[in-house]
Amino acid sequence: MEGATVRNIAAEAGLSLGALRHYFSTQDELLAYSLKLVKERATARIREIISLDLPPREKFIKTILELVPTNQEKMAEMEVWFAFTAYFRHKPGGLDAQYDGIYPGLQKLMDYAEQSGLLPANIDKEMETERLYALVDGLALHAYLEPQRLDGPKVERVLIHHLSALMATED
Amino acid sequence: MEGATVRNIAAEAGLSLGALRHYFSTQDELLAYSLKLVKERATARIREIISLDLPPREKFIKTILELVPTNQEKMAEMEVWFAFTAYFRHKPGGLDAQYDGIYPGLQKLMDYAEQSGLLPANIDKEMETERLYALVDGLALHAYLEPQRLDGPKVERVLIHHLSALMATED
DNA sequence: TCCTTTTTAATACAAATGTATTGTAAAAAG
DNA sequence: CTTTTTACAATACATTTGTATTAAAAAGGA
Repeated sequence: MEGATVRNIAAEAGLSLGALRHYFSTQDELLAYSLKLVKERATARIREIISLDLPPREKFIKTILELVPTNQEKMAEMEVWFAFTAYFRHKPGGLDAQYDGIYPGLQKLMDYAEQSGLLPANIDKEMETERLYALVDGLALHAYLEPQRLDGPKVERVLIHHLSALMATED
Repeated sequence: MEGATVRNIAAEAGLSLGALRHYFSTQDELLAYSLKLVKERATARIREIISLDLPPREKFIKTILELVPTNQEKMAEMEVWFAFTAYFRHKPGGLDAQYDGIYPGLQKLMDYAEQSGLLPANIDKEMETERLYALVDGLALHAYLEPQRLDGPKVERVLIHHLSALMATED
């Protein structure tokens, strides 16, 4: 957040301090708005995939792959999420930046997978949701922090491997 | 990092600005040192577990459980790690705060598990290491950001579930 | 005891930064 | 056309913050 000063942002936008202040009366307002923008953009992308007419298995996998930063755009979003979450974490304003809505989304997705017959009957759905959620965010974190070790294709391979194992569980 | 000013830290330590500066001539030096402290403390804890005389399976599981914030102490360390990683990420100094050494550690641990006969012969070890690593850090992240939803015992259950599945893989 | 080194304190300085104030131009409304 | 609202700009202000300077006190060794 070092460079996210009001002046820098105004300059980048080609505005004066006063002009920017006309729209955002405080810095946190501005930052919160930009985080909201990122969230909306990501949500729109995912909704797009869900709306496609695909076989359930493909739709399930594609949707989850969309949650992980495998290209420049998602990498930038990850950067914003990471920095802003750390920034807003200790603000008294109660800005719950941590709640990005991914968990409830994954719950729905798991319901969809189950109803589509993709999941074995005897799995512990709550646990598998939690596990998948952790795996997704863990991969996202590592792809962001160590891109040289964990590139896009590798992230995909690990994720697909996990999903295959999940859909093939037998015990 | 909002409150981690030189003055705050000096006051908390009962020192004057000059006194603190006698030991750390710059703020980043001070922050880097405190991050190093946290890292060393965590490393020591893990080394302690590894040195114990336990059955391989127990040692394997206990070591991995130690990587995840299930108590106040580890939660505080997680907080430091998160804040500092975000802080140092965009510093020109090339302070690689992201590299915490957990991945190589997990590699060794997987080697140990394999040599102890805990792992099926046909697994893709590199992929399983990556998967476990992501799961561990994902759970850590979620336990930190959403402690009300994901408490210590639940983290343990998910992790143990994963490790059981890993050690029982059949395909 | 004297001298050197280490440690601590007080103060100063310059730069950055969030926010407020005031004024002006453009646009919209009547 | 007049007036009112919106958009933008310039400048000012108060604070915070990292770092520097200078000097005094404490500690340790000869």
